[in-house]
Amino acid sequence: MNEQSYFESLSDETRRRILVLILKHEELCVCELFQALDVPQPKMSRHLAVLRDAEVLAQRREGTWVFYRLEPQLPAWAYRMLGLMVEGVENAVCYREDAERLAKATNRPVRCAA
Amino acid sequence: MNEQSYFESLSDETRRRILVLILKHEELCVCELFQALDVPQPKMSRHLAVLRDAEVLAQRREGTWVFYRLEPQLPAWAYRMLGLMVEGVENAVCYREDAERLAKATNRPVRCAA
DNA sequence: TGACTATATCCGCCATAGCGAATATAGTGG
DNA sequence: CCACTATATTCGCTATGGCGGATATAGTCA
Repeated sequence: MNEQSYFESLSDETRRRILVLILKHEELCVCELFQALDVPQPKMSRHLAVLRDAEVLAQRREGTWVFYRLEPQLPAWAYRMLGLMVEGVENAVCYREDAERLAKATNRPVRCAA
Repeated sequence: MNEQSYFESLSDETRRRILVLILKHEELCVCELFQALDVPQPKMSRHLAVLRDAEVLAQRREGTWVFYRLEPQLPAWAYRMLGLMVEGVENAVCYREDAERLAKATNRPVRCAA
């Protein structure tokens, strides 16, 4: 992860919304994310690609689903910065709506209990 | 300060370099900053304007000099984020060179002891 | 193989950011 | 007023980012 691409990642609101959800839910698949943010699926994939190329997110395939989570190698300062970002946006309306839409999303992959 | 303009501010390396110097020195004037970063003066003024408009920096005039410091109203989470940024870049070469050039800058305004 | 689901990429377009160069403005002191 | 220093703004240009729409790819199951 390089510094420039990291900060560029955070400069887009859609990407910040993605990160906030992933920080709360550990791991989410594309179909959950684009329903939660209420954006077209190709747009979601493009933003996820930016975050993946910046090595902020890592992906894992499971059947037809692709799950995104935080890149485990993310430097500590960068990780803590994401926590502050959550703090900074937690009372913004649009982020709450994302959480509500995520709860109502359909066709979500089944997760094992463990 | 709104969230979007804050993150946009941080997405440019020149502006991050400015912020790192100001975090270390409390307050710097334009002529110190453009010498430290080794960039043309108009370029410096433009980036400072971006940071001022985003309400990340505040300015204070003293004679012909204009001093820039962190905006005192900056939210706590945003301020702490800048601290993490410093941590993230502290072993990058270009930031060290900025500090060295600042030390050698000429025509620096005289500061009163208090 | 073919249908189906989930995800990724390509294309053309538009808006905006950042740049260098030139110029304008503000403040100070003669 | 004029000269001088310090800072800010304007202009024209180019590069890049993000978008919608269409399409491509990957995986599963019959």
